[in-house]
Amino acid sequence: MRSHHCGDINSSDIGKDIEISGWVHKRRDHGGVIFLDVRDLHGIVQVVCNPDHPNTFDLADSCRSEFVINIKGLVRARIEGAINSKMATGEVEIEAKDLVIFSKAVTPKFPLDDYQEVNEDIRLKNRFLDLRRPEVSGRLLKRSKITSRIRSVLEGNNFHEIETPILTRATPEGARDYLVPSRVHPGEFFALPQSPQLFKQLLMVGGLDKYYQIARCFRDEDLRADRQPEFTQVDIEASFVTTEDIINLAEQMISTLLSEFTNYTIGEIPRITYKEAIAHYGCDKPDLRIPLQLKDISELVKNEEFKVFSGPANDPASRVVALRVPKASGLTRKNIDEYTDFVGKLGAKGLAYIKVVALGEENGLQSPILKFLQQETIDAITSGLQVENDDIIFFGAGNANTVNLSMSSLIKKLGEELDLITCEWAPCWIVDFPMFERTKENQLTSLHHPFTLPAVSAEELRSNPDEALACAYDFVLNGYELGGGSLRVFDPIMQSEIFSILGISPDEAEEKFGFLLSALSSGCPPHGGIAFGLDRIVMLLSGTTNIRDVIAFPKTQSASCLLTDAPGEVTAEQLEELHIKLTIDKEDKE
RNA sequence: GGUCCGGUAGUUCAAUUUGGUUAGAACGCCGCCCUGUCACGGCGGAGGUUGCGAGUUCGAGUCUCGUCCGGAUCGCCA
Repeated sequence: MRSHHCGDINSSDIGKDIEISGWVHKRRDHGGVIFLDVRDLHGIVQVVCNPDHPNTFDLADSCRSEFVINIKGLVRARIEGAINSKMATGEVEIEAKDLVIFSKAVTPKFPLDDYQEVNEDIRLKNRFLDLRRPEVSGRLLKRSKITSRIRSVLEGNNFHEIETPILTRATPEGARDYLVPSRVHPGEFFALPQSPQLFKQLLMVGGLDKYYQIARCFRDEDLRADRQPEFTQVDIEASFVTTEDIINLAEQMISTLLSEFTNYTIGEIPRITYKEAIAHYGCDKPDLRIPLQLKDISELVKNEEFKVFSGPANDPASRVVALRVPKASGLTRKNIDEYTDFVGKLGAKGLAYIKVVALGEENGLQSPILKFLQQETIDAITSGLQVENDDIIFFGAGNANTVNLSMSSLIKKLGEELDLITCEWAPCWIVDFPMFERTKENQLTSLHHPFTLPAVSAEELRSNPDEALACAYDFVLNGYELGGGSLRVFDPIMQSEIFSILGISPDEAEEKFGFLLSALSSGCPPHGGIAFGLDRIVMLLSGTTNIRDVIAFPKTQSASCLLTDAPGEVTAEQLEELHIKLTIDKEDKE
């Protein structure tokens, strides 16, 4: 149905009889001549229809936007003065000899040109139209190329792509599962995988040595700009490997992508311990493009009268930090009030600040809190931060989690709003994660997952679980967690110990993870791996800030599909067959 | 579950601050004209339950409450 793609036709085709198929992008009717811009995935070309071919001319007259047509005609050079330098195919045009309308189209629900932004919900409702826009299709094509390149790097390292089940069983820890009722097992449910974690470990026990998969994962949790209920992981696992082996492989993959899809050549990637990351950035996914760091000043303000600082400084669950922002003293009272509101919404009680106007001079510092602090404390803070004139210092004091959240968010906000971003790409590894963290109920829970190899012995783990580190690592790029992994437990005794520390009884461990313990007992190689979020990788390499842009049919923030209107109700017969009785009825829902 | 932003013609927006005549514009759409345009042009025309529901008021797109939808974010996401 075609000899050429629309966007590929150029001067070298002049004089050829060709055939193209595509969509009517624009129609310009001049009465005696009709121009049709015909578009396919590869671009747009101008077709000229004139009354020399009466049938064709009449059909062209009836064409409207988004009609799907076929043109047979002659490529010719455009006449003098009619060359369009803005168009890739602007030097040529097609003189239409035959025109076939394959498919008529109603007026599009929104314009498909680049001259008007269209709201996302309308685009999602009509995604099949949205996909015709080069901006959208281009990102999906890029995704395809990225995926292909990832495969080639992994294949080049002797990794094998192996599929794992989508229908599997629910796991007690982790995210909320998507459940699928079993018809043949009344009252029982499959769960969709949150990740292929256990299966890839079992592949290692099975001796498959090096595995990868472009794996769809499902988590029934609330959505964010970078979180969809179903998403894609580049899932990797290998046997007889150290942390260095995995990190080297991951760096090879990432540097390949960055060099091929951006002009960035990756250098030494810094490694930051989890502890340092929290201390300096307040989070475990710092955006290193922003040159701002927190400095702990708890020791300096411990003995101050100022309770806002000294209170948290003397509480082990709290911290007091200072954030020096260079050359920011131009911030107005209104600006600072806005930042105070911003951190307030994240739980901070306030946002103390000092403006550095003229260091070392009388009244050289401006701040409402100066009168509460001893001069030597102020001097220690300013010299410790190496402040200069025109800097501003922000302070965070209170519960450590609140300070970390509010101040790390403030760093990211200041970085964007004050244009402090120093470079385009800033990767890093976060290493030495703790094995466990405490829930609000003070229960121990895995920071990574329960199969992570501890960096300590089983005895040390039990005696001091709060301090135990894990053989786990996260890859962070520009403030996004792109990937994370670990070495895995390969000793059934250690694995049982971890379940026990997590409060999973031996009976429950046997019921839920018996197959894993049995596998670990049957000759398990030391192994480890990593998983990258493919959607986020493509998002960053596409220069966008939400993963809906790189997914063909994404879901909205309320986890529904505006195109298909999923999820939807099912018939009573379907429910009965699945032995399911609803506890709500339609009236309740509405 | 919480906080914040938004919802007006097919689309993108204005009118909301300070409630007041018939809710405007651009693009798109329809008709007529036009043989060199390319975001073609000219003339004419159609198109609105201001998301939905209450309330306040002589009067609501505008104020209040509720609700639905979309987005950002906290909680949540081993």
